[in-house]
Amino acid sequence: MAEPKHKFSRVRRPPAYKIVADELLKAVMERQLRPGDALSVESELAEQFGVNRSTVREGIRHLEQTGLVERQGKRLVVSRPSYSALGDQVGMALLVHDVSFKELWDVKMVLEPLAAGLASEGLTERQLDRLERNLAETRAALEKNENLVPLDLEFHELVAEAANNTALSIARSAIARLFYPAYRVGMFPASSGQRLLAAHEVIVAAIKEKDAAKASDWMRKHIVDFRRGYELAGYDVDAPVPWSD
Amino acid sequence: MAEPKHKFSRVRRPPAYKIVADELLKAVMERQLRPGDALSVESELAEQFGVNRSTVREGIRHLEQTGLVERQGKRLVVSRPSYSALGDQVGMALLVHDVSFKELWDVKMVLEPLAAGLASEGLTERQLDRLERNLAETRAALEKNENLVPLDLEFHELVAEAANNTALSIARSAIARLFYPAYRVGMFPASSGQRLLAAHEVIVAAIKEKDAAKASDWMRKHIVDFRRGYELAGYDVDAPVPWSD
DNA sequence: GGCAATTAGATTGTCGGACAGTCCAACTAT
DNA sequence: ATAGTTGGACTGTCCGACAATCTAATTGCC
Repeated sequence: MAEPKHKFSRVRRPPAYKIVADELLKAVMERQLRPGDALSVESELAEQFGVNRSTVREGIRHLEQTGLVERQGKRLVVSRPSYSALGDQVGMALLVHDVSFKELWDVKMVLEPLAAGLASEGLTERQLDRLERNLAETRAALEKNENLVPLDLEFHELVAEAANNTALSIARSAIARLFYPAYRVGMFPASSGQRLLAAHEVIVAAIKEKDAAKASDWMRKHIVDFRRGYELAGYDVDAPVPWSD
Repeated sequence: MAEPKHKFSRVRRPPAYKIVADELLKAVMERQLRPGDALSVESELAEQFGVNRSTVREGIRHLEQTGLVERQGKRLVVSRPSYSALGDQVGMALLVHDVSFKELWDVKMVLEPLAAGLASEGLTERQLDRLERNLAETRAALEKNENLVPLDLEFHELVAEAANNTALSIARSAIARLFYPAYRVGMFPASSGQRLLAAHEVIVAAIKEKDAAKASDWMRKHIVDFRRGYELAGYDVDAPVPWSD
């Protein structure tokens, strides 16, 4: 028997709701729709696309999840996905992929020092204020023996923000989010609180002096400490990070 | 008149389709549904949730976009979001945030060397094969003066894969995707093709020898080259990266 | 006339029902 | 057994409808 000369691939017609979603996406990508613009109402969109309103709705749900369109009251407006929405998505994906502490830490280990280094370059008054306020609060919390976790999270968030790099912020926030369950399982024994505060202080000082290398370096040490805390608490760095509720 | 002691905040009932989506998400997060499991059919879900099938569909669209559930033929199965699906989402978000080449490059500058370093640790036979095949193809393409971009992209993808770190792969792929338009605008003048190939070769050699520091170091140089190419081509690294199609 | 209360529309969220197209599995004829 | 047929199960899409909510025009009041 003759070999077939050509195999045809499965003919697949994308469902209409997907076409609608893609079409809207394309309009945004081509800047025909810009963040802030309002979309037509559902019934009008349905008419334009020549499909039923239900179909349009399904398409819109697609985009809504990505954060590309958003409901402000009753209007549908094009918007820029927020870091945290993205962080949620990526974080969730990492969880189902059973990512280990070590994997996350390896990435954190390069991103955080980068953030600290960049922050040294273009720090604004306001950003510095917020960092110093964070330090003050951390000092206070340490004395009163309160939980340092939220303050530590905020600290790193602030540093990243000061780095003024969207890509970095998103990547970092997705990863930081996943450490939160790890934090909860009892990090920061009293002894290490001092170390944490000391590190934060040196980092801020270095950033203030615009000494990128020093800021970056101390951040690295700080992240190493973080890992040691996790190990000392008896957790396996190669096991998947625990899931939060 | 007495001041009201307490103001109540607007009671907001999340729409049913959102509840459905969240409920399904929760089931996955709590591992009651695991990747690979099939969901009931739409009509049955509708019955379980006590809502209309249309409502279930809208909820499912939400999850579908994240890649958490997937249509395999006609069945709805729970799945793990693929790297590329995530990369798409994040990449798109970065685009609408008008991220600059420099921002992306700064992050790439730490992620790629990390990938090269990690790849040196646990490289499998198969991964090495693929890397060497890529080198061979690059050599061939260079001689025939063909487009090196797809091969370069593949190279970095392979290195990242060999690093065996999900978080890194996702972050890297999201960012790499955004350079693609940059590539298209005419990178790689013939002269730099040689440099590219040479760098790739050294990196593979270093990985093969399990010399993480060397692999990492050469990767860094390679990424610096990449930036220079962009600048030499006359583009502004501080401008937002150009959008694809 | 200016401001407040009311009313009429417009729009979303949800529902029920309907139907064509497609896939699958059991069944039938060769 | 193999090929062909049939029926049912589901999805993708559509239609029409309605309550709840928001918006804007309208009306009534001072």
